[in-house]
Amino acid sequence: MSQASIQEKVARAILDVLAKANLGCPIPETLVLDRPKNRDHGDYASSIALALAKPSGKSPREIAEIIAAGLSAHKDIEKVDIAGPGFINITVAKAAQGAVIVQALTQGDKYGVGTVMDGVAINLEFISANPTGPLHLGHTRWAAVGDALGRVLTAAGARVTREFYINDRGVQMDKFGASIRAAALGLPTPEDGYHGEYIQDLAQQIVASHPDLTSLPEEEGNAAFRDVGYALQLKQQQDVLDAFGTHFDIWFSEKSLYENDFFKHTQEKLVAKGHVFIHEGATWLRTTDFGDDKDRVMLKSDGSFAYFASDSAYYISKRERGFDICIYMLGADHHGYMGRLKALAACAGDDPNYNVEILIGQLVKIMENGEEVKLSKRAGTIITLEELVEKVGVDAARYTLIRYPVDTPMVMDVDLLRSRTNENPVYYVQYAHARICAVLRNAADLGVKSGLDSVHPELLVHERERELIGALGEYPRVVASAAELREPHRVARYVEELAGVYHRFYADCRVLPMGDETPSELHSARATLCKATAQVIANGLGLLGVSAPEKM
RNA sequence: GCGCCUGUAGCUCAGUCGGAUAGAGCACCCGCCUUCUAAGCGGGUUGUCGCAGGUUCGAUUCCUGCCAGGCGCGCCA
Repeated sequence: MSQASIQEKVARAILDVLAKANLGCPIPETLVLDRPKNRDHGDYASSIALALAKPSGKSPREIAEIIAAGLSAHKDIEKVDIAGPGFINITVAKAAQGAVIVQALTQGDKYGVGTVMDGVAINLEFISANPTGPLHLGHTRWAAVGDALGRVLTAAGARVTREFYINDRGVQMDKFGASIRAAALGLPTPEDGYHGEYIQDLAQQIVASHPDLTSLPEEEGNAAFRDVGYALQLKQQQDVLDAFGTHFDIWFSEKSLYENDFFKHTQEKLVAKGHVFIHEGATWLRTTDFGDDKDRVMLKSDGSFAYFASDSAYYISKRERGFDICIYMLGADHHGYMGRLKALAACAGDDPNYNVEILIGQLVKIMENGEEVKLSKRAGTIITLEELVEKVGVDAARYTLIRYPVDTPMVMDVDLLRSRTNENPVYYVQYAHARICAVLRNAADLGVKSGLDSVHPELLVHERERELIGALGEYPRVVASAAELREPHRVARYVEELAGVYHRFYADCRVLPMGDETPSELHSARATLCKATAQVIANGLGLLGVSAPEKM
């Protein structure tokens, strides 16, 4: 049951008035009302009159008057004011505004679920680390943000498949195998090999479980160590992500793209579209036909597959598996991919502006002991996802990573997060939830009823109550815009705002009876408002993969 | 040289189709628990929204140029 929100009803009413007014100019199809910062400006505001002044040839105030007159009889509207050059400020009737409490309680964890992306099949690919080592800080941002985006898109009605692309073939894998074997045999690490301590650990593990591998000749041994090491390392990544609360629907093997002639199929498909050519013995895709800055090699002149062969086949695979939109979440050091992936889609006959989306996440810096930790695999100063979680916990790590837009570089101060004070906003939000739960436990003890029978919106006239109700009503459109803009951080910011509004309400509005006071309908109404607020905070935190504790 | 991202308070950063006095946390100062979780609330202080133009009734937001910083531009993967 997706009942129109009060905001949508009022917006529709304004559009209806405009449609009947014959302004002599086109009027917008949809209208989104603003939430004024200043409460003297009512619950909702619109500058539509200013926007239509020029095309209609009427003064903004004149148009505002028409709208105000047309809305005056609306049952959900208490009053309409015209301010300044022609802003329309609308105060909503209390009973109508209180409907969000009913909605939040009846819909429960479905409150906020919408339909803006109904039925769109999305392939959401993120992290996609090489299985040659532990996940580190560079992957961590996407582990949190990608997962949250998946939840947000799902809440907006999309059919989301989360996918992790495993680079399980090629020279990196071979170096990985050779490095482990060398470690197992006490030989020096090969040129360009992998150094970290985890290589030693893997070697020990493998020697313990497969002692026979050490006696194999070099080539065979490298391959054997590679395959066993791969399985262990992949499992380790999966376990860490599992503990982090990030789950994938599909772990996609790069190697599988070369089974059953799938690459051949890809190549034929691209040839048929006319963008493949041969030059100096290599097979190229003419991505410059669609704005890429250079053409890309798929098959090298020695007949081996270039990396772009995998990229191409993988994209074709995604589309043939039925996904409308393929979202790639990449690090800033891969932003050069944008051009080629978009062009690849165009070469395949798709719409690069619809079927492919590339989100670039800027790098994460980390501060510890007051200085920046330089990340280097060789120096052994990489920070792994696992270590980060050990230091600050899953909730704080996830929340901090999600709270910023991904296109700005972020600095994580480990000491700050570790100190577990309210400097970390996640505690502020979680505390609000725990606080409400405590109030509701006490309410039950005192015999104060709460729930759908006790909404009483007409009693909730305090300024703080109205702010809180208004904030609850914002949630569905926050979710919708977070999904449409692919910006899950909006949910985090909203939930912080909501927690703040609640804390202020709590300070000014006593929920439970004091002393021998008898429970009244106002107590019940406020307890019910608390219940709805807890639901919305829990829903918001749920979209971020962060827990909503009942006690702290 | 070309391309992507960033430049907002002392610090870390918000700010969705352009809107009314540019916000939050931290830091600093001062208040608030003999009854709901003080991990909270209230008050005070802090700004050439990088610079210069342009579009507009109106620009932190859109366009152009410039300055500064980060990251990338292989028949590597």
